[in-house]
Amino acid sequence: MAKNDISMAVIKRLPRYYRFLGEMKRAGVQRISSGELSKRMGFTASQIRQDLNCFGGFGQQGYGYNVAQLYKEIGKILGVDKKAKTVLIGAGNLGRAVAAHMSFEERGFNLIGIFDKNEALAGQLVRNLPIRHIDGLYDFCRDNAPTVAVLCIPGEHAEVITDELVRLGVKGFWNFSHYDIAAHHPNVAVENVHLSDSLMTLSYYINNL
Amino acid sequence: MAKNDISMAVIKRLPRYYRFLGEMKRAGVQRISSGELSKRMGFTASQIRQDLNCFGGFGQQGYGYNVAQLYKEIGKILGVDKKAKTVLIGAGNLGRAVAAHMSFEERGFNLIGIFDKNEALAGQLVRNLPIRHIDGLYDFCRDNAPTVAVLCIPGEHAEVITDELVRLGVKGFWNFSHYDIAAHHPNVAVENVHLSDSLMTLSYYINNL
DNA sequence: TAGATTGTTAATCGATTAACAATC
DNA sequence: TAGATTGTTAATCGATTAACAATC
Repeated sequence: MAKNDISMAVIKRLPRYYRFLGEMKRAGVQRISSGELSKRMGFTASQIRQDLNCFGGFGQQGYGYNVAQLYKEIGKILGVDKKAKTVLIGAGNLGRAVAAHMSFEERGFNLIGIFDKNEALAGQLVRNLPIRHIDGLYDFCRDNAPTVAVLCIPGEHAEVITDELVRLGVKGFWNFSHYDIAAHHPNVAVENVHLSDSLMTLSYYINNL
Repeated sequence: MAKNDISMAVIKRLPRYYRFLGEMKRAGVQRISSGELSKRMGFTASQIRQDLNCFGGFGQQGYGYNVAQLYKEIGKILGVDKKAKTVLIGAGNLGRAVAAHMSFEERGFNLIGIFDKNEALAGQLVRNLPIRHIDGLYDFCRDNAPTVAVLCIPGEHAEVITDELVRLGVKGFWNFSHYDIAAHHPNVAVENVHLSDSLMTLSYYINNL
């Protein structure tokens, strides 16, 4: 697991490769060339070969790539076979939707606890997990040692919760809040989902078509 | 609204500027220099000046930028003062959360209709809008002429719906599905939100810390 | 005026694309 | 073997950073 020097641009494209290869595999495609992949995915063939070669020579000259093998390799690189113990904080509309909707298990995560500060939600089941009151977070983490947290809470509450989670050993955050975790905890992995930023970007596009 | 040549990298940063300036304005900050903004936002001062200058000289030498004015200007560039009529397709967990949770009005949109193929949901209120059966989409669009659609449906159903919406005059899509709208409709604005890709990116990060 | 800070040009850096020798 | 297609190096392109003259 040495820290490696793959560029962020490449990493962000990996899930897309994984997705397309999965579709092809399910459709029964056995082999694919970078040229054919290029047509389907909208990246240049050159970029595809360059990207895949960051991780090793998965292809074969004169033949192309074996779909099933490449799919498996990229899955391994992404760590989708892992089972990182994960807690979700904030069971409002968004938190419940994320908990119920995402295939955590297929992507390297195991959701083991859902927390909210609202007493009224306590006990309600989401994806077969009871919503727990946030006061129980400390004990739960001490007992279960989750390494990942999904943050579906308003930015105002994120600082306190994040500090505590990091203290309790959480190493990765899927952050739906506007709190800048990376700025405060430089040694932690953070992936931000800023839905409102995305929506404003769309606003720009439609007003500049 | 001439098509202009601002790079995508700059556009994607605008919502972040808007967010930080909004916070500062609310906190009573009147003026800010690119150097000070740099510290707060984590972009270089040089990049900030370069970015803002794409849209005109908002600053003043020796002084910096007026927070309230800059906030307003960026809002105008992003079109947050618009009221693009918007329909949301797919009222499952994710669709309902997006409908209930997002501040469409503060970002240039006006959500006017929610649709789902599930008869059982029909009539249920989300954000004071009744969920309508998808069969009523054609008539609704003919009568109300929405220009934006939020797609919260599985990829398998997206092609048919998207084709119809484009025919009915929809010009922008906020796309939560894995269907590649842009590839099929090149003249339409598309902003993709691929939550599962984002989650897999996090998986990569935590496994390569 | 002197100090500060922008607007803008030039230099650097990184990412994408093109080309082609290696090889299956 | 001949044809195809990769792996990889070199060329191009674009984005970021640095520098500084303009100017408030």
